[in-house]
Amino acid sequence: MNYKDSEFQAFSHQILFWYRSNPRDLPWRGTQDPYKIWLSEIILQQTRVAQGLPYYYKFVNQYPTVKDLALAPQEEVLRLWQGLGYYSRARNLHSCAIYIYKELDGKFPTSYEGLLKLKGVGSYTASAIASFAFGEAKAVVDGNVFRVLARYFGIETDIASSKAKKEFESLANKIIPQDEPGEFNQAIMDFGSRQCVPLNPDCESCPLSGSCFAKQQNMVKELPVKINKVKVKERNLHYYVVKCGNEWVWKKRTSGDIWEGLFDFPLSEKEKPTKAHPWEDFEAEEIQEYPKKYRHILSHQKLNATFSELEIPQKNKEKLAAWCEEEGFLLVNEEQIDYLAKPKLIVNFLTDQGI
DNA sequence: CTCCCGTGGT
DNA sequence: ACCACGGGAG
Repeated sequence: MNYKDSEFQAFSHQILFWYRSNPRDLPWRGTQDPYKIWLSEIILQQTRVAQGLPYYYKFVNQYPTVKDLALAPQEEVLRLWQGLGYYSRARNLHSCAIYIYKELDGKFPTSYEGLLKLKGVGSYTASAIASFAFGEAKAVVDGNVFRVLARYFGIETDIASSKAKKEFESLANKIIPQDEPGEFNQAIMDFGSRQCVPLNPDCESCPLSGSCFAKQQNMVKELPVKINKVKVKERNLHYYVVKCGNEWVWKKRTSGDIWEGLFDFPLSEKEKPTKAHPWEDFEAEEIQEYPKKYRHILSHQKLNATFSELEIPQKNKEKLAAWCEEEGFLLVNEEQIDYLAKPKLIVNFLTDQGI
């Protein structure tokens, strides 16, 4: 890569020029409130804008300030996050809010370095907040920026590697205009999401195509280079939907697996034998095994789930309640089910049951 | 099916 | 340096 400062400047200028006619209209644009910016950025991590938008509205309405979020119960925050995935984001969001409210007098850190100390805030998010809210000249490097820079400057480093992160951050920080870093950060990300899109970008309409390495070298399809080496684990889950009158048996998922903090049912997994569930002790009657198989795909796991329904006679309710208490299960009234934060797979199952 | 996407733990 | 972590769109 051999570019002069003047060529970097020309690039930045063109990106900013493009942005003036093509900005995305996002609800947090124009605000300087670090809380709202932080909220939107955490929601948008690994998430498309269209998918994240309704969650952003739900969160700002329910928690207009960091104090409101800090005072909310974690279960409520997770329930509001339900369906968005990567649930550690919601847990970190909530614990950060508590930290900021209690330890920082409700005030956000005002520098990149300070922001970086917040759980769930890495270099991308710290740069975004620092530049949008405080005008600090730190360049954001998200998927859009990787793509735009790799194509325009012809960088062939595998963007999944840790080397690439340093290389692209260093380049982006060299390019970013010191006098309007926030504007430039928004501009390059919008350019990536609307013009320099991942598949089949319309280079003919792109004002930067004349000086774009990928376009000139016919390498638009090859850049950025991304070597994917995620191996997908297949898992077979069998859920027991155990009912006793109006009460269902639920399990709050613990750490060390997917969906931490969310609720699902007692589970038996072939490859990972769990303790046998003593439904016989409660004279459970198997009502049915649902014929439908639920296939749920995560980035790193393929889940095949089946469900069976068990009914426990009311007379054994006390005994069941005691067992649940001991084993970390919960008895939840049918009306309360909606309030539990559940993985999409469980929501899909319940929807099929008309719940 | 394939692709997209930031952070944290180790 | 590497891998775990969800869900949606094409």
